[in-house]
Amino acid sequence: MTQARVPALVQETPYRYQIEPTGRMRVPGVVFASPGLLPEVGGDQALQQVADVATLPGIVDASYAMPDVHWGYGFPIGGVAATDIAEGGVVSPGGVGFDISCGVRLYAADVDAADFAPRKEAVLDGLSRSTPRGMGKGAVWELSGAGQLAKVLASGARYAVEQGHGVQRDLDRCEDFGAVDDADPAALSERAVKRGLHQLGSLGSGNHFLEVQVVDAVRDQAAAEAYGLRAGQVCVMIHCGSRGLGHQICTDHVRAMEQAMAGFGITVPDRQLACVPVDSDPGRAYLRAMASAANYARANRQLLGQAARGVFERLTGAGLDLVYDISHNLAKVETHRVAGGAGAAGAPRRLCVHRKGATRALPPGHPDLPADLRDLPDVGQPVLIPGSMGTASYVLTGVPGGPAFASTCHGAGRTLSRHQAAKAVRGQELRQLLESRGIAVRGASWRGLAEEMPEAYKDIDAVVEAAEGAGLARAVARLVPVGVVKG
DNA sequence: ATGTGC
Repeated sequence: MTQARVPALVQETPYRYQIEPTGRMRVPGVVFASPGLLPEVGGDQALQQVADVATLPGIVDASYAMPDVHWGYGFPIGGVAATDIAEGGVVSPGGVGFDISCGVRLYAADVDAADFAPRKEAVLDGLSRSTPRGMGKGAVWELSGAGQLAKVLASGARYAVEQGHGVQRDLDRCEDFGAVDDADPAALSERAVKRGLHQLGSLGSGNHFLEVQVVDAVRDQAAAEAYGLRAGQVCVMIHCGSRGLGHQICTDHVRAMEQAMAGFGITVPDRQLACVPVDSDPGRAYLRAMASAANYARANRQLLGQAARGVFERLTGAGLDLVYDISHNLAKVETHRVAGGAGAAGAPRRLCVHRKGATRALPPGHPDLPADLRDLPDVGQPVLIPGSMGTASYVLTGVPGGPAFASTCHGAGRTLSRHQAAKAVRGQELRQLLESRGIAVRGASWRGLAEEMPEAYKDIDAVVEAAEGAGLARAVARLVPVGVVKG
């Protein structure tokens, strides 16, 4: 990026701010935030990134930022951008992120907090042993070779369940019912394959975690019931992605697009926004590789969930029912009606919707909802919002008429860098503090723990309030952690 | 996020 320019924000409603188009911006920027969140809404760089994304060829409606927006690679984290495929709209790996299909899976345990309490330490010890984590290798499922990996990449969680690592309900309640169809495992680089072989069923590091949580408050009784959640219930939340495989795919395709971009006559204000038309060979190649990583990430969460299920069954006798599994780093080809623009006003258009640190939130009645939720009048897609370590997480539901292509926030969003956080607290102290609040901690490294201190993140309650206020989603339940297995 | 730099 060049000189730091600070885009001017104009408040439109209490939860919606606009960046008017200037320079090469094709559409406005729109930031959803409460007045309280806005001053620290990620700093000038994130807002400049919102404006930069608005220059991309084919972008429609607006370059959106969710209430948890912060600075990222090219696109902001907490960004949503849709491009019109028929109008030369582009796809950009930076609009998905390095951790392709990073996401969240939530299970409801058939046990309540009081009955679980005496078994908590033993269960956390069991989960600690059953959950490979931290940098590098170690995984639940050591694949036999590239042939078996190809099956994972093609069929995702469906293949894992076929192989005995789960039950049908796990697929019924997974985004895309466990897998997307357009993956092309043969097109991956040798390096991506090599990195994928030894990490299937592993958490990774950073803000990834497996938590045991308790439903602290139900805000929407009907939706909670439909999702299988009740107050006082124990849950298991898993937050992780596609590990080194997704990272390598992103690296490979950013490189390829940097080369190919000029041939399409595309220039961007920031190299990290490398992109090509969706309807082009390199565009299709990226989307097929991205789909492979999406399937890998679903299988990854499926295997970690199955391992946790085994621990719960053995030590508590309680079963784990999947509430939902949803990504917050993905681009998808979807049909939306967009007012104005190149197409006829309000006509359905095929768009490439980039969600980076943003969660899809389908409205009630949408055909892609799980079958048992599809016909309920006021219940949309379950939206899983992980808090930072030691803080609350949320389950939201998609609402009709969402303003950002059926998308909402994805989590708390960082305010302190990893380095700043590690300087502010020692991992040992932090563990003690969390334990004193009744949260059992099983870490991977002391430094990793310190980097994830709650104070390094925005207030998740405020983020969710802003998402609700902006009409992006509605709260269903608030969950609080009682034990965390940290990547 | 990430074999924590190309």
